[in-house]
Amino acid sequence: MADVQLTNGFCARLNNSENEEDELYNSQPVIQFLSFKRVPPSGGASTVDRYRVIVSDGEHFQQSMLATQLNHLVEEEQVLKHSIAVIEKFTCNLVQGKKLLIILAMRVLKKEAEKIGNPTPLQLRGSSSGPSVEMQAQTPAVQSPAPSTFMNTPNVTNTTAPPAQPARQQTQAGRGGRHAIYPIESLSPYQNHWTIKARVTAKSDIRTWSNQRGEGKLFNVTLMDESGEIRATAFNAAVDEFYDRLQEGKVYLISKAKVNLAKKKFSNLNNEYELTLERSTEVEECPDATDVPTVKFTFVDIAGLQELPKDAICDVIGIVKEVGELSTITSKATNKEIPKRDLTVVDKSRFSVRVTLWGKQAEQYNATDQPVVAFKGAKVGDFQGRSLSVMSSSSIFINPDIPEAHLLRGWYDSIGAEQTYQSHTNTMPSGGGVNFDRAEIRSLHDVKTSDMGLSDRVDTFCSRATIMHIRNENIAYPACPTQGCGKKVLLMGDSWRCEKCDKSYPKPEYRYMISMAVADYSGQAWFSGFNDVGKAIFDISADELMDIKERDDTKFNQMLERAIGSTYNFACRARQDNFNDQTRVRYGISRILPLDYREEASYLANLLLRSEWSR
DNA sequence: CCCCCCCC
Repeated sequence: MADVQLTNGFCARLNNSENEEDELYNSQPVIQFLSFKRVPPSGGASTVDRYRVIVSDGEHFQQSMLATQLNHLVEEEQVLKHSIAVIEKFTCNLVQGKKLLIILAMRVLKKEAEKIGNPTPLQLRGSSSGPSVEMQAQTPAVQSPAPSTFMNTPNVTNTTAPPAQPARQQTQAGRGGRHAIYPIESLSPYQNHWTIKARVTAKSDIRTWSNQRGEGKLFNVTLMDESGEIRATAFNAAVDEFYDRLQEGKVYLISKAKVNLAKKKFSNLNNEYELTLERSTEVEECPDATDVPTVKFTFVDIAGLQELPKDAICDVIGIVKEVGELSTITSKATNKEIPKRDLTVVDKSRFSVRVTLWGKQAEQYNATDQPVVAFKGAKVGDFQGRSLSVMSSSSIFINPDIPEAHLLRGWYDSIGAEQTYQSHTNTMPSGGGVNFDRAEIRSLHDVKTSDMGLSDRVDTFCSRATIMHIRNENIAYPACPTQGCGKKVLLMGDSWRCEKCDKSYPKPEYRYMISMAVADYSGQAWFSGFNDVGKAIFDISADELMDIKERDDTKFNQMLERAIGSTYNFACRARQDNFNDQTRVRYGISRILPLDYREEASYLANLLLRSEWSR
């Protein structure tokens, strides 16, 4: 390869230019990498490790950060110490008075090279002889305050420096021209003068709120480019400004929006930040943009929904077999009436699922001819086994022009229309349809002192509790051995009769009917459970346990003893029971899960991380 | 500044 020239003077220009020069920022300097250091997110905004690097222009060296989309170059060893690269896109942050080069895009010109020249640290204009911009490998002596931990602060002692200002502010505003397009992935609160070119992939209804802090209205859009996605929100006056202008599917140049930390627990998008559209935000449509990707789907088939946890976000494509009427429900939380419409959607997996549309999407849905429909970002629910809810951040595509849709259309029109489809109602474990959600674990004391299960409601809750006692009478009952029946059978002469099946059998199949006392830190309660619960506790069938009971009562009692002291996660249903003029609430187990300590620990670790984020 | 996605 021909020798490459470093862009001498680049570091000096970057650091010494009083007014920012657009030519500098539009240039593509050639530099040499002197070192790479992987730095952790250090408890602030980011969750991704970054690379702190030193670059040289042959004369001076300069501390820099790689934008995370370039991490892979280091990790795949496409760039090494002393590699020479052209920086195709960069920006600059002022961190505690020091310029920090942010490399947004680069191309390696020469991967293996010798160190060129003897670069020295820059002597900064106006700075005392003290700290240089030389980056120390050790932990910074001065940590910048919370949000600035976006990157590790270099080792500087000048703590009286003015707050960080975007480096490019002056000229960009002055010129009034368009800036370079920045990838969404590179947006951060430390860099104000960007423009993104992004497609609106989802747009919510206008929503109003009213709480102790005030009231107002807002809407959200999801913006996407090739680098990633970000959510943008407009409030009040900005709603009037942008609600009609921003249309789903279209591409816009957007600048001068505010970049805030996203609160992770409220967002499914893979972005640390979100945008607030203000009245001064600039939005310009790009009518013919073809360089911004359209929505990409990762479809899961409808049968596969049972593998996903409740609240998972997924993409589904299917045929709308049935369209429900537009109806309204009254939200328990807000007492508001909310329009809704249920669709029954089927696919080649021969499963059907109920998909609920809300608000405007429910009102505006009008396709009655069994179209192909694709959902991006639908939420998995557990109603009747599995259900889907279309969120305001989801998008609906009727007859999208994608291969999956054409295949599905052809299949449905030829054979699919005549098939039968299975619902998830009977396919989920333990039937009852209550899933265990550790975020919803309630203490037994809390459960018993709440109004759960009262006034003929069936309420569900989760509990993590330890078995204290298992009642040994009626631990199992003789049941009909026919698959899926499970009704109690009666001994008639020498055979067992099932009323439901209208059949007699030589032998019953015993099924568990467990009643047990459980306790957690707050108190104790009686839980009851059926066959799955007994099998989970004893690890043998009820037939086998009854056999032991008959032959060896001591061993049977030992087996009961052995189950004491085990802790499980339970999903339960609380239901009122009227018995001898007495009202009490009974707790039925719909799922029982052994503790997985690795998972529990990882859950707790994530909780800590989340509370860190939402501070 | 919202953070709800509801109901059965």
